[in-house]
Amino acid sequence: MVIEYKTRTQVVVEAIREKILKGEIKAGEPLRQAALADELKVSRIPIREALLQLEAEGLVEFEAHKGATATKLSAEQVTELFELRALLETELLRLAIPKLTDAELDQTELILQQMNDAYQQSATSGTWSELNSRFHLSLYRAANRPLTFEMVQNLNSNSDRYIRVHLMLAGGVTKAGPEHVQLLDLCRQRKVEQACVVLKQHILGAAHEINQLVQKLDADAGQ
Amino acid sequence: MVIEYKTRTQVVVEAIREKILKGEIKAGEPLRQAALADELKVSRIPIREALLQLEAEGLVEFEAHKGATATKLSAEQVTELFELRALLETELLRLAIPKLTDAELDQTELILQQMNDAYQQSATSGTWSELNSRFHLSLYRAANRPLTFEMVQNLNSNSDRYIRVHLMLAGGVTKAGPEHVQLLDLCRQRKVEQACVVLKQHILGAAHEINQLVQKLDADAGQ
DNA sequence: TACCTCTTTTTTGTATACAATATCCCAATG
DNA sequence: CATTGGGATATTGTATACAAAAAAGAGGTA
Repeated sequence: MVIEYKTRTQVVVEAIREKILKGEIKAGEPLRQAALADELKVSRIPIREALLQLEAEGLVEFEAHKGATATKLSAEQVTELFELRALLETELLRLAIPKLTDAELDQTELILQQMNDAYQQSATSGTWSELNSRFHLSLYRAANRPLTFEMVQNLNSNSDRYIRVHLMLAGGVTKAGPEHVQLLDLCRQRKVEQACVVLKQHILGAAHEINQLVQKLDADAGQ
Repeated sequence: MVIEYKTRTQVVVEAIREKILKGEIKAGEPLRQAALADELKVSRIPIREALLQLEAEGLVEFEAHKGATATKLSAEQVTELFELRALLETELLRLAIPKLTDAELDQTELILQQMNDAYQQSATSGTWSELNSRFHLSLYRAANRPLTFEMVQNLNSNSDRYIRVHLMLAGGVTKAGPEHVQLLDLCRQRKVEQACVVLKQHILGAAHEINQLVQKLDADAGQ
């Protein structure tokens, strides 16, 4: 049995990341080191180190002497984020499909079922979102591209909070379900190009909807 | 006039990055915080923060309670790094070419001339490498993709030290010269697809040569 | 010699304290 | 009234000090 010792910094990274993804800390909001330190019962050192790591993930912006804020993406940036995902994820899928084992495909199908369950129970958007990421990533693992995979993971966590907002306010899930089934099916049939097209549409479609939402929210906030 | 105040951390990031790129710190070598702090005349706090940032750039690996080491890439990882660059950079070039202004093209040509000068004077590989990055990046800026651009910048700095070794040990520059000229020419003519093909070959060709070198070095080291 | 175990030393992780910078508030001036 | 300057306050940046973990060594046993 392996006991995972975590440094305070690691714990803090996870705590703050969750806060941002959940929307508990909103985009653009400043992250005061002292306040976070107080809340999480650590000194400011691990807080600072955590913020630096989150900056690397793109969830936080750090400005010298001014402090950190949760990154606020413009509509253009959201678009770029999703287009970048589309580019990298289709590439991973293209490489992965020929190598996917039946066991991996079954495993992925299981995640799909869990997503369905989560949706039926109208669980929090957090768990659905988590499963959504796992579904996508489980298809890419076989590509055996650790560096690219890690990048995609980061981009996913960045998209995540926008997806969650989308799930809450619009019915983003209804469309995703059938698309996931179709995608997995094409993977089973090893239809590489078709699968990539579906994946690309899946990502860009979500981007489009989220974009409209972001613009609307920005407009509301601007009043 | 804008005076740029830099925090100690920022200074340290640049110092250590240069050390790694120059080869002063070799791949796999441990980075002792106390030693670096002593050498750079700062406390360990800015050193730690700098190491975290360099980890995000991929130049350093950080393991809890064990410290940081300069990342050592295997042949596979070098291949992936360059293939990822090829994917992202051709995408940026594709988007950039239609938008490139004559002024930008002239600017880029200037860099090309400087590279030629640097080569003639057999300057250090550092300045050539620096110019090489600037040449490539100046073609991508017009794509107007800040996120992707930043990623490419990181990947470039990662490739950099391998390119520098390549420059020193093999004659990597000789081929690059004509390829750069050809690439810029195709950009001027707005021949998007041809330019992308040349760029891809340019990157993957370098990858291939560097790979052979890396394998040879590893084999030598393993004896 | 090989291997375990306890101790010592080195190195990293984090709290605290202080320094440097930015921000806010308010009075004085045009 | 708007604006500028300057001091008080809040916030970040960094040094120092100590705690915790890992690595290196020393001694004993089979």
